[in-house]
Amino acid sequence: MQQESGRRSNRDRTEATRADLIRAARKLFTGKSYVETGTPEIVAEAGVTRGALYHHFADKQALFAAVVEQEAAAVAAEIDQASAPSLSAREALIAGSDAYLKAMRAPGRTRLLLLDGPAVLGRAAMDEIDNRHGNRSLREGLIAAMRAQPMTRLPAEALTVLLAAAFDRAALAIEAGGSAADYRAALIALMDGLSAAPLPSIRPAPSR
Amino acid sequence: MQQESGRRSNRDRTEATRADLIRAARKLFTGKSYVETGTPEIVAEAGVTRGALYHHFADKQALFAAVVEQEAAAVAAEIDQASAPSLSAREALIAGSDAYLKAMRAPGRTRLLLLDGPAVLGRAAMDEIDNRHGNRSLREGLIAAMRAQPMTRLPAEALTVLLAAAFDRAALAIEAGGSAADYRAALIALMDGLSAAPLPSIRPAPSR
DNA sequence: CATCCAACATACAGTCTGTATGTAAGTGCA
DNA sequence: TGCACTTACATACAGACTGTATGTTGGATG
Repeated sequence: MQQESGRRSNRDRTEATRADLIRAARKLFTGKSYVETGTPEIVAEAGVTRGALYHHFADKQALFAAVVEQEAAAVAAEIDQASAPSLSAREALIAGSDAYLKAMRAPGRTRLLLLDGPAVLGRAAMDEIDNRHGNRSLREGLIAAMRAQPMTRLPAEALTVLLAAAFDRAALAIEAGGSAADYRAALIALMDGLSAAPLPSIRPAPSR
Repeated sequence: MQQESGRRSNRDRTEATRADLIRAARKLFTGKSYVETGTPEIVAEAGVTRGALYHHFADKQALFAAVVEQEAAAVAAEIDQASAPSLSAREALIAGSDAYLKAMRAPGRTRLLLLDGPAVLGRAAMDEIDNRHGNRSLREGLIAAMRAQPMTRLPAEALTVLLAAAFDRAALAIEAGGSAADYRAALIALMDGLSAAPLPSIRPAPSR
């Protein structure tokens, strides 16, 4: 067995230090913004030195990316956990919406995932993270709901992206004090509209 | 008449210097990100010193806010200019959408207004700016379209906010290489769905 | 024309990021 | 088991940046 004090394997040390750093960074990044949080503060909170930080992460941005990654995974996990398999496509979408909005109420999450994340890592990187963890259930749910309807010949990928953006903005608005019921109703109306409307013909857009 | 060299009134000096700073900052903020752009670089580009900057603006963030403000106004102006008054509500909305997406193709605008803006100034400040310049035509158009339909009893404000978010994301996606036609179709589908669907009854959400 | 104030320029203090260097502890191999 | 090598840090340093304080010049003003 292991001695409880010294005598830790290198792998264990790495894992523990990285976890400490991410935990400390998460706490601070959710309290203040990314720019307002300095690495000296982070390492103080984590109980290590800046040397450890720059040994495990390429730079401050990489540490931030790790925090975002973990947080996105946490949100996805909460949503998956809330999904009951026995629902209709529409019910499942609504359940997923509620789970998402609830998950985003965790303090600081909107700043981390919706404000600083895109600005610091870029939209492309955030899209990649979103597509890896979350958004999967939303896209699948949408496609299922649309497939249930006969005539909707619409770009599913674009619709998914736009609806995800609406979800994000709803989370921000609710956190800012907006009516959760209103935003919920608006989101559902947007989704319902997709599978119901017999669309009028659309002329192509002017190219530029 | 004015001598072309010296002999400028104080008001003129202020106006010119502020304009130079905003112009230089805009150029750099759209090229790199807010954090990557330093005030020494900005004042060099503007041909003044940092003293002038901090005389006219409280801090770097205030200068950024001025740039965002001006850019939002420019976008709104482009949209207003493109709107023909003789269209139906739906046609007007589509024309506005096209004008918005076209306006957002100006290089760096998405970063300025959609990425760095919210992160640096906060969502609340960006909402205030959006509501002052742009978004007005979108909200009015939406309300008009919804009023044309009898039974849509939906929170107009929330719907406007969510649709605006979808527009923003569409602009980002298109800039990232997404199909403009797809996103245009998806946006129109979202809007059309609102005024067409006889909504199924919705149960209230669990409070938390 | 003398005073005052706005519009800057210059100098400085503090902080931050990233890197380079040093050290102790773990790991692999003969 | 002992030794070479590498990993996991800590410390020290260089450069840059932000905001402020101070100085200076040229309009405005009575």
